[in-house]
Amino acid sequence: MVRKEKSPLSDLENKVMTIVWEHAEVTAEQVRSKIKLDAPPKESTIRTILSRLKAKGYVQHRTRGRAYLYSATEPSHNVAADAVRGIIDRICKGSVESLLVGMVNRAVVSPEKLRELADRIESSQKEVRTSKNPTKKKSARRKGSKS
Amino acid sequence: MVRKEKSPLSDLENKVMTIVWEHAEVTAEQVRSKIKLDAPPKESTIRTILSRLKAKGYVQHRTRGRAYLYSATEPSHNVAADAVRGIIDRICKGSVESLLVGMVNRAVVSPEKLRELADRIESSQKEVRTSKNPTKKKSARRKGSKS
DNA sequence: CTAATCTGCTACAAATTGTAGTGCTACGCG
DNA sequence: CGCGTAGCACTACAATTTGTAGCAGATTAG
Repeated sequence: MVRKEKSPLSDLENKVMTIVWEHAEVTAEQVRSKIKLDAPPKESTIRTILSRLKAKGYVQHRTRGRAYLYSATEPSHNVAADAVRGIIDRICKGSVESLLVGMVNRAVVSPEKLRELADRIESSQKEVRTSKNPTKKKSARRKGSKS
Repeated sequence: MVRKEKSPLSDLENKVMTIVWEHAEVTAEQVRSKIKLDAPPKESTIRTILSRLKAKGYVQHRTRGRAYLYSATEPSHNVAADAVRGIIDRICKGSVESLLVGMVNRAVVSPEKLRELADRIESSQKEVRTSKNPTKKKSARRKGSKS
């Protein structure tokens, strides 16, 4: 899956996606009632956005009776990761390290946090793996894993 | 520095910024000669972009004779980091961890790589820090320096 | 003073985004 | 079995952003 670079989410699209991500499946009306904007949007507005999101590949839907039940095609963290990859390619000339340096610089994360998350992510992956393969050994190495 | 969320870079703007980032200082003409596009851009086009970049706060310039010498106001990794922070806020609802999970998912980085980079970044920081402040452990809690 | 440089201001069409209206269709109801 | 209505697709449109420039005005080399 070459994962074609999806066009980015606009503000409104992002707000709608947030709601879609929060619920396994939602109807346009549910989105409208849950979304919070200065002025409550018309149904057609939400529908337009959902259409665009579908066109962009962020959501899909199935039919229940006459209504559409929308659901995200991908979890938000993957969409975020794809967006970040774009940033790495375009701004950091492909260097993940460069980005990480900037993130630490900007206090978006600390090295400690990075290690901690790395350990946590790794072990949760391993967990999934071991659930079908009991072979277990290499555990989280490194020091202090805490908060 | 409350670092007002800069509007994102468009494609062309990004290409120009890439050149600016590669050189300490550049003139509009230098940018024009170095940039690679399908059709070679006119000087005024590059100038417009540089103006917009200045308006957006990405570049600054000093004068040398009648010409402007442009330079980036911030290193690319910081700009990238700010962009990523925006993604984290908007898409990952503030969770860095969520983003990292996605990045590992999408194979943008591996947990090992994360740890490795965390170590490298940390030691290089410590190096810098110790050269003026022997405090090594606890990270610098500098927060209020405003821009 | 004049021409060559450079910069700022203005222009403009194409694409994106926020906001809807309109029309068509399948159902539930009487 | 015809109607009103819920729900979807298609069309519209102004504001903003983006790529591309032209042109007027200033400053400097001669």
